[in-house]
Amino acid sequence: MSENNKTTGQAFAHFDLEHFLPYRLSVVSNTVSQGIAHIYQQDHDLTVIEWRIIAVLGRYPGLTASQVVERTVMDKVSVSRAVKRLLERGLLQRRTHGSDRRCRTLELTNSSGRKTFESIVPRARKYEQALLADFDALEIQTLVSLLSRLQNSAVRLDSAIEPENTALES
Amino acid sequence: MSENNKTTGQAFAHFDLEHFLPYRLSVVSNTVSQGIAHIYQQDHDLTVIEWRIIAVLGRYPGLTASQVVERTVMDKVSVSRAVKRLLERGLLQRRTHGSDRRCRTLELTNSSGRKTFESIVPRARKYEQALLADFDALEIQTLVSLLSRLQNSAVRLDSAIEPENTALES
DNA sequence: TCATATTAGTTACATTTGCAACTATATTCA
DNA sequence: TGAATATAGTTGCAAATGTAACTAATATGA
Repeated sequence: MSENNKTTGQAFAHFDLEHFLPYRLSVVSNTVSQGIAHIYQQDHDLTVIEWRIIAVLGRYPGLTASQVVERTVMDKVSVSRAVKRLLERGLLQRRTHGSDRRCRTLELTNSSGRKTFESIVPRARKYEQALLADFDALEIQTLVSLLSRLQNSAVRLDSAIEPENTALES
Repeated sequence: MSENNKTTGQAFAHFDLEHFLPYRLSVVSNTVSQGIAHIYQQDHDLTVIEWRIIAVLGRYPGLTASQVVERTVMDKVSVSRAVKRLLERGLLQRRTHGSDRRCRTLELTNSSGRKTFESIVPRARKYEQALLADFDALEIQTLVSLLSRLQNSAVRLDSAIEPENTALES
């Protein structure tokens, strides 16, 4: 009502970052990531990317690096470097499999690899439960469904702008 | 049903990254960010942080750097560096205001600063509209409300783990 | 009033990252 | 065949980032 705020009368002036969906989404996502990051950073000295690689290989052993890239929407360079580190640390093992010697399948080592996976997973689950503690089943379902539609919509828009290329980060 | 997949029978083996909410959230957020990034990167050579600073100062001129940090949940070093760059490029101006000579207020320059803001905002809005094109009003409201509850929940959890400290990135 | 603590903001340094260019293998089709 | 193209994965280098340590100004309180 009063004129003593400093915003102008133009339409764009009322643009409010705090109500801008991409911004909100990013803040929520960062806050949540921050939270689980503790679980794998503190106790296992893993980066997000390393954790994701372990998670996906825990569920689907024997993927190649590029299959991991596909599944996780991460950058292939990041994955390459993370895999290297995980191999060095003995959490992963790699073998040249079929006739194509370019492709090398990855899996968790029985020792540290799987142990790490099995140590993190229950805690990640617990975090997720705590996060959703006061959401009922329907709300969770709604959230997931809305996010998934949002994802489709975003992918459609992005590919409209930038036809080739993909790969997101972190 | 069949036993020919490589997952074990243990509970943690069924952990599926793709269904893990923090992961989903991060992927959606990155995809969306990717989309708007074009708007300010391509045509205005701005980083996310620079754009956010412009956005928030477009709406609330005269904030200090630390007020910007508070509002945007960004790291103060990142903000300091971004502000420096924006000053150099003539998009921002800064003045020592009151008696406290530590605090310097920031605002968009009338020339490039505001012009940039006014150029990006309508396109950001348009992107957001396109993103939500097939969501009805109720769905959008639901999404926003769920995200906001998620944010509260995440903040509560994070502060339980790590009492001091804050500041997220990107 | 002056030593101590706080706050705003910056700088330095080591690490991480992103992009492009690379190696090595495999495929295609003339 | 074998030249051109594609794919898997790695590496080099420049730029971005995070942490901690810093300067400068202010506030506190014995």
